[in-house]
Amino acid sequence: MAISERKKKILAAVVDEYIRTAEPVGSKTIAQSGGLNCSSATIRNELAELVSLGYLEQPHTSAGRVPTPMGYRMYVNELMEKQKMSLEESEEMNRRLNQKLQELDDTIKDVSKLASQLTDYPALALTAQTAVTVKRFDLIYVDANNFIIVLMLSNNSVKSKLVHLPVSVDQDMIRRLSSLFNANFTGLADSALTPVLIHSTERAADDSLGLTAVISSFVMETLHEANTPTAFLSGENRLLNQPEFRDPDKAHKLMSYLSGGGYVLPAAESLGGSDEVRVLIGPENVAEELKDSSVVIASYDAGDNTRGLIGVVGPTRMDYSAVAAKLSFLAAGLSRRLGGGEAPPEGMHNKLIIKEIDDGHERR
Amino acid sequence: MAISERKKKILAAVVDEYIRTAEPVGSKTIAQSGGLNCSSATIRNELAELVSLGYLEQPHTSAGRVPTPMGYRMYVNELMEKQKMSLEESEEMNRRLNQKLQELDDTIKDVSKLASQLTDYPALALTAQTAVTVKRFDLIYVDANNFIIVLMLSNNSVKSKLVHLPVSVDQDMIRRLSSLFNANFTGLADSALTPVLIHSTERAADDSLGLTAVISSFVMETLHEANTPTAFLSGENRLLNQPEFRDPDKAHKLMSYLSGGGYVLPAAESLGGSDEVRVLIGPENVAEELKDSSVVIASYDAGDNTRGLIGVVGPTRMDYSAVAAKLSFLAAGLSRRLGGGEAPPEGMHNKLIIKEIDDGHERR
DNA sequence: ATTAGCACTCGGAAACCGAGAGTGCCAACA
DNA sequence: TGTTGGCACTCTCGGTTTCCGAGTGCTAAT
Repeated sequence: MAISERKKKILAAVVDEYIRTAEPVGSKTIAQSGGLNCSSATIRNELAELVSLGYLEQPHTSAGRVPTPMGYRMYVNELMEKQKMSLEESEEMNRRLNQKLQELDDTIKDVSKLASQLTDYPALALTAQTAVTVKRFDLIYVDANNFIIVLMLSNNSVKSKLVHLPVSVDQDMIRRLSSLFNANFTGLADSALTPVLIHSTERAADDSLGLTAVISSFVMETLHEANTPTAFLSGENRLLNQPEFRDPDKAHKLMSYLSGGGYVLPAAESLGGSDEVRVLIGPENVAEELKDSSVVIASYDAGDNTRGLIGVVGPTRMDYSAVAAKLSFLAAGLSRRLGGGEAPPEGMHNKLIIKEIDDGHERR
Repeated sequence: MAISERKKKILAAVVDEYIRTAEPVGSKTIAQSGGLNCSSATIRNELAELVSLGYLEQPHTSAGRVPTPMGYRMYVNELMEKQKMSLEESEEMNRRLNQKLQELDDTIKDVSKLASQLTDYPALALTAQTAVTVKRFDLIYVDANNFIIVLMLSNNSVKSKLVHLPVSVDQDMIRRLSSLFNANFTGLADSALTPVLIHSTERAADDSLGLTAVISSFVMETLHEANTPTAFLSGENRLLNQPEFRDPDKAHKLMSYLSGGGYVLPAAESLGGSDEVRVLIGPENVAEELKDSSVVIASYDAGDNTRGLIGVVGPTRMDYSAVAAKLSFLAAGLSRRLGGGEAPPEGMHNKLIIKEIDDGHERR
């Protein structure tokens, strides 16, 4: 059901204008907006058809037209001009990216913050579900009542903790435990750390003080934490900038849904590969709370076969083009920095691929 | 300028009622609310006087009365009945506190979350400015191109990091560096880590690879991070529950102020001692953005001579009594768990001290 | 196929209105 | 002197009415 070239142009014009103003757009506005050389009457006819095709709708007779989700979909897939960011913009982004990422690895938090600032919508970042294991194990003897556990994980991060003991241990015991754990606990998945294993280690170490239990529970906690996807949300207040969320109730509903974090798991599941950007428009979202908002998602290579995810939430009237460009750029930048693999050339710009998520929103 | 007992009762009634309903309260309501045995006319007279004394105001002639900041102040200082939490409530809180705090030390985040959930207002938690130093220093040799830095800090936390080298080092060098750093860098304040020191260490270690620089910059970063007060904000969306923030602009302004985090430093400065709860009402706040909101702050002993801080932000019409009780309880619970000192008896309940912060809000 | 013109529709802002809550004040009273 | 009932007055709030204009759909002319 291809639609005419002119219809496309008109549709694009409507969406662009509506994104800009958040007001229903009328035939006159389009006629004047250049690009088309015809009168408002002609436009009106076309608009009427676009409505009956399902791409547009009118809030009421004698108001302008507003894009339907289907209209947005068309716009995102075919119409919108893929924005490239201006050179200054990408410079700026690179600068901030570099600055942020030098610092320690509260990356997720920073990434989401950055995305939110950049797009002026609420943004969230989350890490993937992984299968990190312990790669190396050290115990450092501090004094008779204290020792330090140091875990080097397979993703090359290091976790450590001071253990304080009510009883005293000798240096030898610590050394023994250390090598035992190194022998028994490295390379094992979260789930492989069975009570049986722990128990046998305890016996092998001749540990009557319960140190084995303490240590292994730290290992389990750490692995669990490292492997559970975590999310971070920033800038939820920016929602209030959008006229469609001037209704505090609506805003509140969405905001508490977001900060509730219920989206984490489903989102993590759907982590796609490569640098594509996905757009979920209105009813295309599964979550009830998002049915009349849109989400733009990009994923990035976080190294160690891990993909992280950055997403932005906004009204269906979202500046898809700009947001997609920015997210894509951001994701690429992160991949470049965090990704384990071969670093793409520094000059690489935002390759922008929009993949259609097709699921039953109504059509005719 | 003492005011009569009856005036106090009336004022208290007005505040209570207003807190409950968010509507201006009239003479009749108070007359009926028991406690006073007089007619609405009498109340009216008293109310009029309370207005001219500055404790109340009317939004317009022929609306009920609303407390002024000064009225709230009076209420908080003298009138409000110090709520004790019901047994179930404190059980519940203890339960959640325990659960949260067993886990690792993303405490601040959790604390703020908890406070927000408990009070149903946005809440923030922050750590104090401290003077943490390195207590012990270890380098773990992993392989020719990798080693791990382990820092044990004076507050008994442990920080670690994997360092990846483009060149190879031998185990001996690592050992040498380790003992050098242990000798030179322990016990020093952030500011004492001068380039001179670093340089001399570098020479002493005969380090031509720049390892010293890498290590010492990690030390500096870590110390800096540990010593800088950090804040965490939760539940900002709860603001939208409050009728006074139904205006999205107002809400947005406050929310972005809060998530901007500009309050961190001033707040950290004012960290008081002990378990008192402080209340800042409307214009008593220094920050322009808070001039018509109120803040309730409690501080807790975070161990190692450190005090953390929990705060709650809401409209001036805040349920001071309940919030203060909850924060106080929370702070006490945290102190008990985190505090280095002698643990107070488990049964200790919320001792509630409200300290007046007196600064020039107008009076007559 | 396009366009100009025109009658029509409908939502939203402004104007209007009445009801009710609450006040201030006065005069009577204990 | 403090308290109370009464009453006129004020002001906001909610609903209704009115009015305007943007934008449409349709028709007839090009």
